[in-house]
Amino acid sequence: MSRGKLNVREPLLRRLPRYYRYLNELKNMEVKRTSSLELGERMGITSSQVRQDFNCFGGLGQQGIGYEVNALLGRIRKILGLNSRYKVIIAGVGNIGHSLASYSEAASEGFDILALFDVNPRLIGCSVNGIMIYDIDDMKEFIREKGVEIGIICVPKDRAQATADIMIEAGIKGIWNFADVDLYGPAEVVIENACLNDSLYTLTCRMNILQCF
Amino acid sequence: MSRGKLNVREPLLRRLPRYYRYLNELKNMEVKRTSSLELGERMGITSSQVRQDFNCFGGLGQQGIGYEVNALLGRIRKILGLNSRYKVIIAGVGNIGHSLASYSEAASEGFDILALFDVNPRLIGCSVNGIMIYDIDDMKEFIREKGVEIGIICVPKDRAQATADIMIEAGIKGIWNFADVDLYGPAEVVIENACLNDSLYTLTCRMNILQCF
DNA sequence: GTGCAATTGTTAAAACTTTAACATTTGAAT
DNA sequence: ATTCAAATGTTAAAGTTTTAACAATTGCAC
Ligand SMILES: NC(=O)c1ccc[n+]([C@@H]2O[C@H](COP(=O)([O-])OP(=O)(O)OC[C@H]3O[C@@H](n4cnc5c(N)ncnc54)[C@H](O)[C@@H]3O)[C@@H](O)[C@H]2O)c1
Ligand SMILES: NC(=O)c1ccc[n+]([C@@H]2O[C@H](COP(=O)([O-])OP(=O)(O)OC[C@H]3O[C@@H](n4cnc5c(N)ncnc54)[C@H](O)[C@@H]3O)[C@@H](O)[C@H]2O)c1
Repeated sequence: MSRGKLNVREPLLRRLPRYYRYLNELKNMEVKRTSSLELGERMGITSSQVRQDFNCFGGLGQQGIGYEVNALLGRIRKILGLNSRYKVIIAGVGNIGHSLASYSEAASEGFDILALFDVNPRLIGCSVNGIMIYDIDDMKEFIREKGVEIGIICVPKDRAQATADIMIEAGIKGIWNFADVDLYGPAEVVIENACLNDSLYTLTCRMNILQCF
Repeated sequence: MSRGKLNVREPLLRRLPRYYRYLNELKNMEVKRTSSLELGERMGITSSQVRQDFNCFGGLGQQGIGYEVNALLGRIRKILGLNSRYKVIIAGVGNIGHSLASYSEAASEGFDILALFDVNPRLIGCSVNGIMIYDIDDMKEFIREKGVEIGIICVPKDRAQATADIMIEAGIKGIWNFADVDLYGPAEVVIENACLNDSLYTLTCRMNILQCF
């Protein structure tokens, strides 16, 4: 299942944000240059894998020398799509929605949260972190008018697919879903399910298996 | 039969919580019996994979018939470690910590959040969702005394590893980490990094690659 | 300049995961 | 009772991902 000219397969896609984090760390330590060996050791993966991964994007390093931290970081930023800014909205201003809206680093990372939406009349008209909460019925038009690219879903799980459908009809490009259910949409809309419970159950599963030894 | 040699590899481990969700859905629809074909179609995977997966745990189905939803669900609950109750604490009561503490379904899923911890003196002494916030300096003793099994880390990322180290010294069994950094510990402590940013960047990466067509 | 150590890019092998194939089991219809 | 369709368990093949190996390139010491 090819995803275009960049050949980013699933396992690499999951490693990319980690590369980004570790390279940022090196940058903050003012390290100018690194090697597949050093990076791999820090990240707990083989140097072979690091080289193989970076090679998917063409010659990012220099033989005999290594990789320039800044240049590599820039390239990966771009591949991750972090050189663009994104117009974002959040549907559902409960626990999770409120928390994400309050995350003040979002803007500095390129994510402009333009508005929040909810059904609860007590919330409509209020604001969180300076961002207004509107009636969910106005979401579709808002997405269309403002050209919103990313929708974050924080509604109860039985309302999640319906909320996603509205976003998709309005022309959203990507959906970040926190409801405890898989969402589906047409191929041109990217959907990332961030099921928190799945992650927690993975933890308890491993805790249980370890006890068997 | 004991679970002594459960052979749960990474990809299967990531699918298990999904099986759990979809089986729960079937149960709620009062479906008594299902097949690898039906389950696979719902989940978007092949029936072969479903059978192969379930076979890791021994004969969960019956040839010619299929799988009993309830029995299968029970078995997967157990494998995921969801038949036990867990004593849980949260370190860092900011946006995310507050949100998780307020998630009222946690207890019904078997996770008893006993206490919250923070450095902020304004927070210490307050409570969230009926759960007290204590001084982070008291966390170590609390874990020891109460036999806390799971620690959730919601502190800023530059304090995350130090916080994890304290939990580990106190004898915690598992750590669920929301700070935007990988945490490390000894092999007998299970650590699940739930880096939200990684998930978001995966989304933007796919949005960008799709545009290449 | 030459030789050497460091390190990438690239190819090949190994390991792992998924899919396909099929023999076997079951229950129901006749 | 026999046959058939449905469905699992299991084995084999195909596909994917990771690791290992090594030739090529670079900078540095002498
Ligand atoms: N909070 C957590 O710690 C946590 C953990 C795991 C999973 N989740 C999942 O995240 C999702 C949200 O959880 P939460 O704790 O924030 O829930 P919540 O109940 O606190 O918030 C849900 C919000 O959505 C609003 N809402 C309901 N229907 C809506 C609709 N049709 N359109 C717009 N808004 C609507 C509600 O008014 C409410 O404000 C749930 O699916 C939950 O299963 C949450
Ligand atoms: N909130 C989000 O939407 C979001 C999104 C992505 C990543 N994150 C990550 O999650 C983590 C927490 O984010 P947040 O938004 O909840 O932060 P926050 O600043 O709202 O909360 C952090 C809390 O930790 C407390 N704290 C600080 N040092 C502590 C220590 N040593 N011991 C105990 N408590 C301490 C602070 O007093 C504060 O209450 C961060 O690492 C952040 O990068 C958050």
